[in-house]
Order: sequence, then structure tokens, then C-alpha cells
Amino acid sequence: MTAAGVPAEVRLAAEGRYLLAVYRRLLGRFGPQGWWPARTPFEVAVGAILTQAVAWANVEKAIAALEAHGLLEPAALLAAPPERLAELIRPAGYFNAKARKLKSFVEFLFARHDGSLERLFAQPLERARRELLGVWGIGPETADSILLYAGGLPTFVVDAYTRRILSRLWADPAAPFLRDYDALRRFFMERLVPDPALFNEYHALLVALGKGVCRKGRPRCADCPLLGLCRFAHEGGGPAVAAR
DNA sequence: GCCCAGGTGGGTA
DNA sequence: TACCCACATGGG
Repeated sequence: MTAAGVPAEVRLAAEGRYLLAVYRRLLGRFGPQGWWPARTPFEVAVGAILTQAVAWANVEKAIAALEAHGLLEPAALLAAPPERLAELIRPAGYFNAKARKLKSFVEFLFARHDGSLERLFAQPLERARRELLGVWGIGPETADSILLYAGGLPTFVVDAYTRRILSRLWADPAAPFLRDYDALRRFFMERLVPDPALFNEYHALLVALGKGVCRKGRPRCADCPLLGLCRFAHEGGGPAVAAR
């Protein structure tokens, strides 16, 4: 029992139903997002690294350049000179840093898995995740994106949108699950069935909401599909109050 | 011109 | 642990 007298499993189940209600509203508004926009698992992994702190439109140009030069393949990427790589991915921003990150990723892939993503993904989820987190340039979001969207493994991807949206839904920046990346990841994973298709769509829908509605500066609460489920708009935090 | 975009690593207190 | 900064391009 918790201090409030509610058994933990009851609270978790209730929060799980809440998260599913949020999911259904988002799906109803935005529809299936069709993530990840890539043709191969390796292209997903490359895109996951290139999209760090950058708009996807920029990444598309970099991916197209790599594709045009036959570099969307592990062995070719491994063999490419870093300066060459940097020049091709220039539109994705941070090109020197990201060229190094792509290199360290494929070097890891060959050192540990014979260059095969399939071998990486054949391991238990948390083991594969720990390995990816050991690669220079791959942090938790990039690791989870690769595992979920390239590997089809049931890990939940947390990003800036996820954190912003959840902090507004709860209207409590001090909520324990907002403390760090892993706490927020566990918040979803401990309350939802470990279904890769659900995690895939859920994260993509949070991005859709974060981009168009639950924006950083000025959220469009009056147009939000989560009205009624969100304390931020309900309890006077948001512009929705002024709008109604 | 300014802000923001599907983060991460390194340094400092 | 908790900030702060570098990393860089492109679109609104």
C-alpha cells in the first residue's frame, strides 16, 4: 500500500488505462504515422543518429546523399573516410560530430556483431540496449529508436516531446517519472503491454502532437485532442484557460 | 534576425 | 548530481 492507501498495482493499472486513453485520442486525431520513414533497418539506425537535435527534413537530404554514394550499407560506411562522410551529411548539421558517430556505430557493429544488425537485435532487449549505450555518440533516445524502429524490439522511445507533453498532462514538473530519461521510459513500459507496434505508434503520435499542438513556446491547447485528459489545460496552467 | 528542430558528450562546481 | 556549453544546418 502506498501512503495514499492505494495499492501500487491498482495505481499502475489506472495509469495504464489513462495512457491508453491518451493513445486512442492521439490516434483518432492524427491517424497512423507510418514510422520509421526508411527502407532498411540500417537506414533507420543511420537516420536515428543523424536526426539528433535536428529537423527530419535536414536528415532526408543527408540520407539521400549517402544513398547516392552507396553508403547506406555497413561495410561501405565503415570503409568511407570520415571527411568524405562529413561532407555528404553536411545538411544534417553537426556534420563532423555525426560523421564520427556513424563511424563509431559501424565500428561497434563489426567488432561485436560481424556487421550485422540482426545479430545485435537477436540478443535480449536490455543487453542489446546496454551495448548500444556503450557506443560513442549513441545516447538513450538514439539507442531506443534503433532498437524499436530498426529492430522491432519493445522499448519505449523518450524524447523532448514526450517529456514536455507528459509534464503538461500531469501539470507537475516534480513528478518522479519526469526525473530522467529512464524514469520516463519505465513509466510507459511498466504500464503498457510490451507491444512494439504500440510503442512505435505511440512515440510517433507524441511527436505529432508536440510539433503541431503541444508546442514549446505557445501550446495550442484549444485545438488539443487531449483536452479533458490534461491537467495543464484544466488547472489554469495553459493558454486553454484564456481560450475558453 | 531569431527561434527551433525526433541529442550527446565533455567539462565544471 | 546538476547545470553549462559545443556541435552546425535549414526552415518558419
